[in-house]
Amino acid sequence: MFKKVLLAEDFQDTNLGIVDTLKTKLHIQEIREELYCDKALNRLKGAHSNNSPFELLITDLHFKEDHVERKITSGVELIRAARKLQPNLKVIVNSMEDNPVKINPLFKEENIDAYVCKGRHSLEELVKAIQEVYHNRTYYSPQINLNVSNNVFELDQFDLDILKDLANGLTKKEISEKLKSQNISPNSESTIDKKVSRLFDEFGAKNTNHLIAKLIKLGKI
Amino acid sequence: MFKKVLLAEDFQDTNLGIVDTLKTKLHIQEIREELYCDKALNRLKGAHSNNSPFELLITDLHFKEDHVERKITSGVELIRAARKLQPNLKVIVNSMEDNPVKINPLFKEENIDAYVCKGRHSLEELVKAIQEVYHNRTYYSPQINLNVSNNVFELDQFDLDILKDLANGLTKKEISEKLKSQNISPNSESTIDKKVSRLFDEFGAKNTNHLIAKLIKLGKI
DNA sequence: CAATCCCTTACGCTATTCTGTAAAGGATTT
DNA sequence: AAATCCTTTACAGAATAGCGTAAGGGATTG
Repeated sequence: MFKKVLLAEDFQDTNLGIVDTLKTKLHIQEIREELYCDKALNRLKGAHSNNSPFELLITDLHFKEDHVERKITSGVELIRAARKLQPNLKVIVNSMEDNPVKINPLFKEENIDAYVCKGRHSLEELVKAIQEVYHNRTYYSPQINLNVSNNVFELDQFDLDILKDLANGLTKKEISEKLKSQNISPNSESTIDKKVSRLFDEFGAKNTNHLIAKLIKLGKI
Repeated sequence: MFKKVLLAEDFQDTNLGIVDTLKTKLHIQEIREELYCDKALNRLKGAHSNNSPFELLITDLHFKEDHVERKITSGVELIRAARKLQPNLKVIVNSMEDNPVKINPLFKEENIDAYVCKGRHSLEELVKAIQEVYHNRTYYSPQINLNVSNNVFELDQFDLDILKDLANGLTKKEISEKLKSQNISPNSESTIDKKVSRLFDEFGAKNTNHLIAKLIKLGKI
């Protein structure tokens, strides 16, 4: 089993429960906890330069703001910095995020080893995840699949650009003019109208406000 | 000190940390934990009819959905049902919500005794909150005020309701009609216009799309 | 008591959105 | 070559958004 584990998590009470469980159920010898990303990274660096590196990082995704100044503010940034320092470091993300649209990129882009969704069984799941990761397998909280949105529809780059512009407050006329100035075709206001109207149908939106709200919540834009 | 405490919280790991702390630091004899609101209420009822009622309820606000069918789905509903059964029950809310607009009504409408915001010091705060409540005083997490100052402008419930309706695709006319049917005032289309226009200025938005996108990304709606 | 401020509401005007129809051109099929 | 499909585009009309002005009422101030 892992001998040296780092836990980055800003909820003090959660922290305590996890540390206790890992010690009693998995007999992990050394578990360090840090409440801030910056401090977690410093601890990784220190251990690395002392030739006694951590083997596993368990981190949350969202860290609350505070009076303390911070350079790194999210779990993803912490993972990137940690992997830059120590590419073979195993990483488990433990967060309350249950949107697969947000979680799947963690496996694809950040190559995390496991995702545990905080909830009623997260301690048992975390134990299982650590065991799986220790044997070089991945783990994914089962209840996430239940919440999967059944949207198979994929937005292409043209759709995405239009939607982002709309979310940034541009009118369709302005978007049309922007595309023309960039020599991107198609670019007519009419076509933009048609594209967006089709997205209304695809995502069941009543109007642009509704569409943008849905897509931002889905993490698509 | 309290002798019998009920903890309603759907995050298993949080639960463990809290129970451990309350036992060791406050020497509370009996602490029951429940992962579902319904079960928590049942336990309150059972203890009440056995003439050994709970003295304190510590509850979260949001409970995740599950395969289990539930009647009560939020902390507020649990508090109301609990107070109906046992009006003198002390209540502490322990949640990650840090928006004063959401928290203040808990004191005003639900007469809760303390609010502890989950975070880096929530365990110490919870201990302090319990001690205060035991002496018939109220407690309010100090960092909540700090988080307010970041955002000079605060959205009141009326603004929030309008924004959520807009994000759900309702037109201003429809929102006006909805408010009228609910006998909520003000309710004219003109006032809704004015409210939203003021939010454009406050948040530097060009139009409704822009405003909604910004506020969703800020986690306000 | 009058003056003032703030909030709500009505109204009017222009810009934009949303929804159709239709025409033109390219690509594919028959 | 003809028919068909798809995309782009223009245009038109009704609904909605966005913004200014103005009037009325309640609360506060001088």
